[in-house]
Amino acid sequence: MIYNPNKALKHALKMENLYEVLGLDSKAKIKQFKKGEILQLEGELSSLAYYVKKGLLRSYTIDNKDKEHIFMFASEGWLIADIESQEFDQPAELFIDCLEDSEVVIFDRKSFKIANLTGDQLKQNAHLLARRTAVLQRRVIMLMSASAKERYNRFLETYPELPNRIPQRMIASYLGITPEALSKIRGEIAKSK
Amino acid sequence: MIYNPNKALKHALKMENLYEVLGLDSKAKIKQFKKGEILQLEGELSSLAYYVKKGLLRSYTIDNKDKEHIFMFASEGWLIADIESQEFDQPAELFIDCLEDSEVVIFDRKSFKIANLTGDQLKQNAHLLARRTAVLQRRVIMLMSASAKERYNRFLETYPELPNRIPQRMIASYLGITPEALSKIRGEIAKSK
DNA sequence: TGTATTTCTTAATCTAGGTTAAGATAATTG
DNA sequence: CAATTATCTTAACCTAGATTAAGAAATACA
Repeated sequence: MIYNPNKALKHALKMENLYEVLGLDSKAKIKQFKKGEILQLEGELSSLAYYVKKGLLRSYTIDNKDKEHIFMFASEGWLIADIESQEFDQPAELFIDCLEDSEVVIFDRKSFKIANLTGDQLKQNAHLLARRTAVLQRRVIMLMSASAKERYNRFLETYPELPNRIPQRMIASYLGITPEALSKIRGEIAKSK
Repeated sequence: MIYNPNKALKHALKMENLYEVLGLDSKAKIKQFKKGEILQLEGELSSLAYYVKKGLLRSYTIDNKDKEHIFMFASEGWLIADIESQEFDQPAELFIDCLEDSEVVIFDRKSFKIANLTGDQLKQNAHLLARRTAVLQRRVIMLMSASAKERYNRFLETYPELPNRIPQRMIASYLGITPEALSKIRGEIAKSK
């Protein structure tokens, strides 16, 4: 079997059945949000997590120079939450808002009873967290060792649909570079073809 | 209650009881390693995880320019594994080796039966993974938004004991900068006091 | 204990990507 | 659909950190 990182990644992350895996039904609330609506403000104390049924969310920080840094995008089938703050019972460090009109399942990680899940659900749950860890491992290694152009190419391979749904400056923000730098990189890539 | 990130982080990560949380006993092997021994080579297919009873391990990649990038350190009470590769059933991307003579509990993540754990163990397990995610979230945000000096200061706050146990060039590698850059930063900090 | 090897520092030079600025496209909104 | 607002591009200039090099200090080793 030939190893294809992108296929593996996509397969692993596109969990259509996550809704069931989490055992969500009665307690979870489904809510509609408009593009631009903010689900979570930095500084808030919250233990909520958001499962995206439809649409697109993102989480981001704003640094001391008022610069926005996108931590992640969450499209259909993804889960988004400020794990760091929640795990350490701290006020949120991330904003979470909508990049498209979205349908979101909201549930409370605190009242989430692991003991109530079936063995299979538990295993899938563990995989879910492990997969998030895996994605972050890759991201850290890329940030430490790869150029902006390499990171951009990997982004395109890993999330080929996203560029159609978000402005380029947000890709730049996710990659950790400025919109100008990304524009230059795209110019270079276009020229070299 | 005043929020103290370092205290919170230390408390959360220093899991002396992890050994029990994982339900390790009969199946897990305890092994001794000498400083410099390699537990895992890049390219190997492995589903092993390593729990550090005593000593110090690290994981790292080598990029296409032969440059080493340390992904993490694991001292007493920590768990280390190449989650990304294991989760996607790929050959290891990380080397794992010993920075000190170490005593390590080795267990296989694949044969790890989640269903056999107690409810409490499960919950702690979930927290364990969530905490790893939290640490990586912080690391990504720091890499995207903070200067090398800021990242170094945060490192010292978060892991105050590590600088006594590892050469500076490894701190630099972990921070994503060169040893020369770290040396310069330390010079500046020393001067400004 | 002396020699070799690794580590750390300092300094000169280089470069990827940041900053600033201004014009060109494209998308929203009244 | 006109006008405002956001996005993207290009280019000149700047800076944090990389690279290269060489010496000093510390460690390991024979």
